[in-house]
Amino acid sequence: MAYRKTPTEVRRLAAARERLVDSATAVVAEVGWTQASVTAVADSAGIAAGSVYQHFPSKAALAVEVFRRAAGREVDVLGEVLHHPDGSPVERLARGVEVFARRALENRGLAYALLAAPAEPAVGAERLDFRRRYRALFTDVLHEGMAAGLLPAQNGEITAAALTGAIGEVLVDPLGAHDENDVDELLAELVAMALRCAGAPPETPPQTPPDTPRA
Amino acid sequence: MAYRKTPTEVRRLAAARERLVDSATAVVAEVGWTQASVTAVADSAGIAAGSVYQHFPSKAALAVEVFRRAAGREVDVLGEVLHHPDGSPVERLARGVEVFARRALENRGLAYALLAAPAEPAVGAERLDFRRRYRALFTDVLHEGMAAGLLPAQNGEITAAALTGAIGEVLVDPLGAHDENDVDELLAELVAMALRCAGAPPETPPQTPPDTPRA
DNA sequence: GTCTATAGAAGGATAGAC
DNA sequence: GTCTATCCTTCTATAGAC
Repeated sequence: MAYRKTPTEVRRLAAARERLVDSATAVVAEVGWTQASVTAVADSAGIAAGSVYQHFPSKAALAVEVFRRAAGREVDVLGEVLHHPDGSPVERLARGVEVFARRALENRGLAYALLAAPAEPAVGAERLDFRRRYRALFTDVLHEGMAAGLLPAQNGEITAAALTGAIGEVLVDPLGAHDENDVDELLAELVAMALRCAGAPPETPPQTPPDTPRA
Repeated sequence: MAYRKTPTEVRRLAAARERLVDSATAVVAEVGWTQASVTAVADSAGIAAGSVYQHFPSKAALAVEVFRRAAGREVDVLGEVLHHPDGSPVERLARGVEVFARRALENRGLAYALLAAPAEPAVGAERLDFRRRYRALFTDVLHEGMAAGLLPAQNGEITAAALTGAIGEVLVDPLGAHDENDVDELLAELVAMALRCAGAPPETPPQTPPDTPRA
């Protein structure tokens, strides 16, 4: 090691840290927070257990970083779908819910860890913070939908919180189950529930003739 | 003490344990899980810190007991309201949501601890278990509503999970805020959201004249 | 006299203050 | 970086019930 870190050293350290976070994420996705011991994570990253503490002051700090990275990706994806320039607010809401749920079901272990798995209080605090971000994203789209006359008058923040909680809770059981029975049906039901929750009329109303071609 | 515990002793011990659980519940409601130290709880119960371990093998076990008692009361109350002999399934659902939320808002500290506050993994596992019970209660009422033709066809278990998650998440922020601004409006919005989520038509449709006095 | 719940202090670990 | 304070837990002596 050098007295003053060279750019090469800095990059090498950052890369090692990245590998550590990635490995820890993989371990958490596979065995959950409680089973993800420091030694298991270090083994997965190919370093000694003690070396973990060169990059993070505690196991909890590493867990928080793992959570932030993974949850941040989902917030980004959901934000992009919800704020996409094309489509009505209601269409974007439906698509956002579907994309979020599909991604969760494609990486069940990680999604379960992020959404529901019992974890130390530091991770729990992070969970609360990220749920706030999901609520903010939904709030925007709901307000757009109300402004466009597509959604009935409602308290957007309350419905946004409801959607956040509802989607997470609906996914808990399917994420726990290891068999993928009827993912498409689940997604359809979930999206339908979300649209009902927001007050969007059913897409194909049986009684009313579709005289308005552009909903 | 005696070779064999007398009934008096057994009762005295059970009472001491009850006092401990009650005191711990009060402390948790006031300062949260993380700040509820063994010494603080023991002081509140009027016993020494070490004596806690005569009743519970660990702090986590006491925390789990506190959670079970408090959450169990709410499950019981919700179950009674949802399964009440009077009223349509939709009316009972609305009333259940309102009662649940009102009780939470009347004991904010405890409700926050039960619903959202970061806690040790043992309590987190208990949370998952109790959410399953809430879902089961809602599932029954939703199926009743569908059978009675009051709710559209839907996957009852998914909507029940959605309601469970939605109600909890909506309450998180109001429970954290210490000022009680517009509890009635919050309750009205929450109930309206829950009914939308279940697919119940709005209670006072603007077009249709209210020719049916008893809904 | 014997046994056990309790109180109080000590132990080991950890987090925060300086 | 060190040091203190506090945390959970264990241990020991006491006191009270049989």
